[in-house]
Parts: sequence; C-alpha cells; structure tokens
Amino acid sequence: MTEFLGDWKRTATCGELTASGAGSSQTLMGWVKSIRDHGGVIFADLRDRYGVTQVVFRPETLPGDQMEQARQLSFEYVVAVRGTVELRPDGMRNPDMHTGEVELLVAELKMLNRAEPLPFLPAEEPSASEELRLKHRYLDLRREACQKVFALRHGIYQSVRKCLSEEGFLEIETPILVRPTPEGARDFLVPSRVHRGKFFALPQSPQLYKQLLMVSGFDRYFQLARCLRDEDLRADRQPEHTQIDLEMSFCSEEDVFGVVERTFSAVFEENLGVRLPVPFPRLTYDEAMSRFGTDKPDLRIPVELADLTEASSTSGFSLLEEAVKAGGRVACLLVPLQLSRKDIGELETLAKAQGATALFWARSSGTDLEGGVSKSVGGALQKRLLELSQGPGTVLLTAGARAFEAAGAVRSGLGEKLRPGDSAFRFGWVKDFPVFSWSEEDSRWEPTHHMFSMPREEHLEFMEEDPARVRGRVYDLVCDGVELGSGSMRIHSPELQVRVMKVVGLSLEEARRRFGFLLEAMRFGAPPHGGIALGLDRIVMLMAGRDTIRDTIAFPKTTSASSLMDGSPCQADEKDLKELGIKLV
RNA sequence: GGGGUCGUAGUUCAGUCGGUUAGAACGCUGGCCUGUCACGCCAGAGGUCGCGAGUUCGAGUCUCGUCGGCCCCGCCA
Repeated sequence: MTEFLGDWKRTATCGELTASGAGSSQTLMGWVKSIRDHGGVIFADLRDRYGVTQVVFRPETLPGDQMEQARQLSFEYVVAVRGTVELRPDGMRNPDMHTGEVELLVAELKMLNRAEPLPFLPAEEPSASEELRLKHRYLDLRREACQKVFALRHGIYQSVRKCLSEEGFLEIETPILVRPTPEGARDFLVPSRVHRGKFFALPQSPQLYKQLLMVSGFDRYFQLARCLRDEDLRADRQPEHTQIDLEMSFCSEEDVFGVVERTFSAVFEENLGVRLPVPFPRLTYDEAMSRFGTDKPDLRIPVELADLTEASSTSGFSLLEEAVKAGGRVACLLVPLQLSRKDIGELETLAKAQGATALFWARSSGTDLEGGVSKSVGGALQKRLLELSQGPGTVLLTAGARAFEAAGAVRSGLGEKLRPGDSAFRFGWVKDFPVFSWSEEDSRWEPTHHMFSMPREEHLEFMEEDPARVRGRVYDLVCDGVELGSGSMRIHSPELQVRVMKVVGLSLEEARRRFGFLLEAMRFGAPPHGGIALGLDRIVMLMAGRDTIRDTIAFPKTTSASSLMDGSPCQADEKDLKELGIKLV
C-alpha cells in the first residue's frame, strides 16, 4: 500500500542530524537503504541525496499496524518517518556515519512507495554490469558515487558561468536546427515537415554562429553548448556532448589562453580545492610531436623521446638503416625500468597500432647494452644510447615514417608505471598546428582543425605550393594526455577564407553555396576574432577521476550509439515517415 | 568497416579432459530473533547456460554464424 504525503513536511535531510539535534522532533523522507529486523526492534538506514540516517522502529513506541508495515519494508522502499532524534546508547554509535551519533526513534511511519526486488542495489561500489546499470540508469544514478559526479558537474557549470560573466562574456544560445555541413563529422539529419524533402542538421558545434556573433559585435560570447556528431563512439566520445564554447573579438591567442587559464583556475579551486599553476606551459605542435610523439602529451610522464635517426643510419643494424634510407626516422625511449618480455610485448602492440613494424628493445646497465637487439646495434647508435641512458633501464626503439607516433604510444602506455602516483592535472597548450593534412583516402588536402582557422601570416606565401608546411594559429588544451579543448584565431577576411577553401578543394561556387552567409558576413565588417571549445564531459571525467565520459552524462549511449534504457533509436511510425515524405530503402 | 574481449539463477561469479542430477554468494519467499549497522539463525523456490546452426553416442564446454556490452584501429574539422 502506498500513501500520499498529505500535510507531512520534511524537516531534515538524511545527512544532517547530529548530536546537537538530540531531543528534537523531525520528519525524514528517503529510501530504505537497508533493514535489520530483530523480531522486536527494527533498524533501518534511510538514504537521500544528502546522506544516511538510522531510524528505529519499536513496538513500544509505534502503533501496532505501523509496526506491521515496518516489518514489510524492504530495499529501496520510499518512506516518511516522524519521530524524535535520540542519542544512541554507549557503544552503539557508528563513527563511520556522519549521523552515527544519533538515530530517529519513529513515532509515525508513512509508506510512500514500495519497491519490487531491484535488478541491482544502488550500493557504493557498482554491483552489476555496466550494461544492466545503463538499462536501469535511474537506479544507478541513485548511487552516492554517481550523485557526487553530477554535483561536481553542476558546480563546474556555476564556476564557468560566474567566471566568464566576470570576464565580460555573454551567454547566448545558438540554434539546434542548423544547415547541414559537408565537412567534418557526419551530421544527424532532421527532416522538415514544412519543407518536404529538405533537412536540418543538428549542430556539430556552434562554430559558424559564434563567429557571426562576433560580426554582430557581441565581442565576447560563451555557451554551454550541446554538440552532436553521428560518428563511432569511444570511452571519451558520445554522439552528444557538451562544450564550453567561447569566442572573443580583437584578441590574440594569449588572450584566449588567459581567459581559459583563469576559468580553469576558478573551476578547480572552487570545486576541488586544487590550485592550478598558471600559466600552463605552451609548446608547439612540432615540439610536442618530437618530444612526446603525440599532440596530446601526458606531461606527468617524466620521460621524453629522442631522435636517433642520424645515429641509426650507421648503426650496423640493417632494419634501422633501411628504415632511414626509406625516408623514415628512428625514435627512442629510455625507460628507467626493467621491463619484462611480457611488458615489452604489450607495448609493441601499441607501437604496431600506430604503424610501427616492430618495437626494438635492449636492456641497459648504464654502461652496457644486453638482450634484445643489443648485439645488432653498434657504432654511433650504441654510443648515443649509452650516452642518453642515465642508469639501468630499458631502451625502446621504433623506426619508420611514423616512428615518433609509435614511440609516443609506447610512452603513453607506460604512463601508469612511470608517473609519480600523486600527480594529476598537468595542463598544457599545444599550438601552431598544421593547417592542412593530406588525406590518402580522398587524395586531397583537408583542414586539420577546420577551414575557418587562421594560418600563420608568414606561411601564407606558400599556402598553395606547400600546404603541409603551413602552421596555423590553432591550439589545443591538453591535460594528463586528454585533449580537453581545441580552438584557433579565425579568418576574418573573405578573400583569405576563399583561398583556404580552395586549398581544401572547395571551388568558389561551392564555397558560396555552402558558406555564402559566412563569406557575406565577413564582407560587412568582421572583426578579428578567435576562441575555443572545451569538452565539458571530459573535464568532469578528469576532475572526478573517471575513465569514461559515460559516467559524467546522466543518460549516455552505449558504444553502439543506442540507449539501453529507453530503447532508442527505434523505428518510426509509417504515418510519421509519410508526412515527412520519407521512404525507407 | 576492422581487431580484441565478455555473455551461465534476479545479480555477481564458479563450472576440470566434452560425460549422466549445472553449483556458490547476495537477493527473493516462509519461519525465528528487542541494539543492529554487510545483523544473525533455520527452511525453500529460482536456469531458453544470449540466440541459431554444426561436429559428436553425448555440447554450458568444441566449430561457424549472429545479437548485445566493453576496449582499441579506422572515423571523429
């Protein structure tokens, strides 16, 4: 049987009663976390968002019919109890509970709702598979650990809004129904009923709109923007995610960095009590690739790559010499650890996934090389390796066109073993990204970031002849090996915009057809501007110490982009399709 | 699109070399218990071994396919 609240009012949460409240009358409401029925007296732990309080049902103080009801209670029943806060007897206090000094002696019980046996209990540690927890997401979210993540997420929203407002940014919403874009990720398409046969897209980001807001003279804009992409998922990628999107006019890259650094300082200070050292270190893309083999280095790992291409060309080791002759490079990682064959095998898998043919290794004593390829390497290479190795450890080598990427993957893979246990939150800026990268698949140059990013002025002269050399005023924010955000100074000249579009294969007509509104806006007085988009879900993930952004999204999708809870996506009704003029093929 | 891994009771798992009646814990049901906090004790119910083929005298176990979860590559401006 379930009852209505009637005139009952909650007077305290389940997390706040302590010894100082002893003697007072209180009304608590919450979920039964556990029940201990001793035949006579019954103890129950009552839980809500704020905590847990023990309530006591006694035959001496509770009417018989309600005592019977108390005996029916089970996991996750929803109840309201009125009673007196009592100090627990000596020896019965629970020091592990914030409310463990007291208990509520129940004088009146109202059973607000029953709960059938649950597929799993919302315990501290997840007791069921993620699959089952996603199916009953509302139950999983009852867990304290989950609620903490969303409280943190809420706190981050507040800090961001406060900080950016103080910096003079205006929060402005941009459309959710937008023009489909041919570039970049796959769009989610939304059919228009009014315009049969025509489609909106859901925005991959507010990119064009925020640039237009700069043309409008808003000077500083931000938005906690939902971004939607119909691409394959990963632990850190969902089809819909939230970005802290911002854009500012009359600014330099350093202005953007400053705003972001101040915002992150506030976010971390206010929500974790962590003081971030600012400014964050800046490094160029080329530097990041040569030192770390990745554009999102984990700066906590105290080991960097070495370029041994030249020393390898006369190493006497034919595999390396051939790789160098073929135009490849040789990257080296000196690890101050005695890695086992098994460790090296696992690392080799990582290197191969990045295109390396092998991961060569040898043990170093500091003065000699042994094992692995130690017999094969000679000459300058052996000398260099011994120079570089500061003491006993393992030497790892990769060769080929993507030697540095492969060694970088190995370095990241070693992260757990190499970084100090207490380190976290090492931020950094990676800047001067290449503007164009060659697509083997489409045999054309495509924008590395997006085609609205400003190339470095001094590189404009060879943009058409040698696009690969062009570096842009493009930057990423990285933290602990995670890409947290990406931005750039934008092109505000229509002529330059058309030039860039041409390099990536868009004819003038095509550019006008797809981006005419942007090119037109640029002709009517677009200010120099730039900005960044920061992945909020990843920020929450990092701050909460989770491994996947699913944990930071209230109702996430599985890796096959479906929702186990509501069964979406699902087939549409024939009637709806007809009205939209859509026929399935 | 590709690779890896997992799928057995409501849940988490065990299940030997392919062998006859598939187990445990928690949960559930019934009973007992007036100071527990993972309460305790007694008894009981509960299985499409993800699904479909195949091999075999015999398949939870082997093979192939398929569906689903997770991780990775491609993809993700």
